[in-house]
Amino acid sequence: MAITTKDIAKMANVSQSTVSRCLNDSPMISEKTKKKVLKIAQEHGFQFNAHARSLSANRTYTIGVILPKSLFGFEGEMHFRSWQNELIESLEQMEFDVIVSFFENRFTKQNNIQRLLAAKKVDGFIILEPALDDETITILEQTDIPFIFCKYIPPFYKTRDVDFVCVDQFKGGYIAADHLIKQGHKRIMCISANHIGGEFGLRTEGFKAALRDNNLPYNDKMLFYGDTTFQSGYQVIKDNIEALRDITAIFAQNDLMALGAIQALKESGINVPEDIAMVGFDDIELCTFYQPYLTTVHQPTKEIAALTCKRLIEKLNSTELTLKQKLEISPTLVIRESCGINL
Amino acid sequence: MAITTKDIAKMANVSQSTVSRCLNDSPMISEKTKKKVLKIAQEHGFQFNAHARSLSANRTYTIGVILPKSLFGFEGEMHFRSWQNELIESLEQMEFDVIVSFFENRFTKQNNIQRLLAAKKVDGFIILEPALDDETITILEQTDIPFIFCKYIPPFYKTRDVDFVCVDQFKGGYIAADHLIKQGHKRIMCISANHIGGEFGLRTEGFKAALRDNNLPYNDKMLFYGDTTFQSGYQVIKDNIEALRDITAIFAQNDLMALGAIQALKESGINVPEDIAMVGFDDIELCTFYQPYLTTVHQPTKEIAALTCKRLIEKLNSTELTLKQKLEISPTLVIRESCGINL
DNA sequence: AGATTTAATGCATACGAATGCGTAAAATAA
DNA sequence: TTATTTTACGCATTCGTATGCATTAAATCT
Repeated sequence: MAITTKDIAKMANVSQSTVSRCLNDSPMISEKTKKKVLKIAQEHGFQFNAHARSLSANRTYTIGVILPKSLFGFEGEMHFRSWQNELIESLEQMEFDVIVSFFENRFTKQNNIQRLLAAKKVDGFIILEPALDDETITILEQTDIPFIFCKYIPPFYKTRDVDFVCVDQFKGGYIAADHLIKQGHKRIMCISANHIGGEFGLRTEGFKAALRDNNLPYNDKMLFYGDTTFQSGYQVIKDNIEALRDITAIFAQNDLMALGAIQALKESGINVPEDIAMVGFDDIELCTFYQPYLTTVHQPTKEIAALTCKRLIEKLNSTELTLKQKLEISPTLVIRESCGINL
Repeated sequence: MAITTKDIAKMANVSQSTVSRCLNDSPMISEKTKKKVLKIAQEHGFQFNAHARSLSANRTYTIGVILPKSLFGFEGEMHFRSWQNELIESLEQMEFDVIVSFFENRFTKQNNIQRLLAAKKVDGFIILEPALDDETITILEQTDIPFIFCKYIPPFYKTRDVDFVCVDQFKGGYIAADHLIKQGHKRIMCISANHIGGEFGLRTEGFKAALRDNNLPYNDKMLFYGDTTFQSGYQVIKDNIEALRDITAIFAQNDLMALGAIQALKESGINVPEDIAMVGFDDIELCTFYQPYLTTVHQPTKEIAALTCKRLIEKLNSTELTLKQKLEISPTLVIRESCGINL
């Protein structure tokens, strides 16, 4: 059996409550006793029994991370682990554990958020799932458990008021387009995606804004849609090869579609960057495998994860942090070969 | 406040113990009471307080999954999520939650396995981390908490006796080589990797065995080493271009190295499969992006994950399952283009 | 019917830590 | 020195569930 506060109390000749207070660094304990108790605890490798603690203090020191059931293409899969890693690391640094779970149990059809909530297994939620439904949000809001969206912009972000931190997608679209424009491109194709989250729409908005700010015209004929996969990027080009006549550059709203598009162009004898410039979005590792190495928009995963955790824990500790907050981090452009070499 | 067994007891006019027994489906309760209590519980959306339950019953219904600190190249990252998903799904099906954690806290330098163990936060461990040290294994063995290795073969698998389930790496190497041999190839290059886990060594053994069984000679000059990355596969070819004279086929022990190798070959004017046949290992999605589509060895992730969980829960439930078990699942060959088309 | 076994339920306590409240000891003030 | 405040600790209870044991009610046997 593991050692308990009661055991330590006996050894230190104090009461169990005193031990508890020492270990929690209560100010009402003398330095002498504190030192004595802490020493004994250390020597015996004492660890709190998490459940006794949670039961009594109503805090679990664990955070629920809600994962997407399915990811949206290869790109999601590839980034997924770094997102998760950063979240875990940030939370572990703050001495929290993380329970990962899908939004619902595929077998029992139970809502895992509700279940974890009712069972009191977590102190709060980080939601990496863009497809969360309105009802679950409502449930979360009705309890006072803190939760925050990370990375994915919830589809209802315009109408609902929730905490979230993500990259500034608008700005990402803007800097991608701006880079192309600054290189002299005037007729740019944009490959977006219909998607549950709001990010692709925002990238498109950023793209449009950059055109506008540079006095370039925009019309919907410049806008094409894939489904985020390599194949869809490939297919968009194949299906619209004649539309390419007027175009000197392409902004593909994720790297996979960009790479698929490059491949399709290559098969049609069109070279990147010589004939057409290309910029992607995400900065996946694959960008550095096949030439031309892709110029793309990089998302600062680590910072976003850290900020998400920081904010969540803040909400956890101060009961009166009810104001919602939208935190957007600026992405950066990483310039490689696919727009030509000129700095 | 959430509803408790005591509340239900009051409503049903029975004692709290009776409620507890009903909800746990104890055989010593009459059907009538059971039905009555269950109905009330259902109507009020009762959920056990996990901590009270764990404290009292000494069971947490949560499993710790130990993740690798770093993954080994892109390939690991790509597969990672499907492994994790399958594990979570399997465990949720059995009504277990999962706490994910690294082997050690990067900041406090605490051993997370020991910590979770001492805090009683988990009932058992699934270890996806190949780099676990001997000391931690010893600690785990000394407690009676069940644990099992999944996917990665621990480096000490030859000397230590632990439960694990993974793909039959030997067989994977064997079927890859056998496929090439059956197509008439006699001089085959093998690109392996020096790696912390045991899998690459086993793939090499399988490769050798296939040669032997087909009365083909083997010598160490056929064996080359990358580090599992695309770049390393590329580099192996670049550095040994003259060795290719004698060769008609290559077995690269993972897809990334295979694709890197194909790229390097292409740059030297050597085409796959026309000039050289290639077979990889892993079946990552990237295999279907660029031609030639890679023939490769597929690992049955879902089955392995499911078996891992099943076995762990079995160990959890029967205290006398002390015999260690090594469970190896056969991989399958998925034939695409990189070995030529002939069936 | 009376005795005995069996089934169904309640009582009381344990699990381990947190915490409000009371109190003794120490420090300060009068 | 005595009165008063402050500091440091202990006592007792609580959190919600599980479970051994006692008890009552029902069923079976003689």
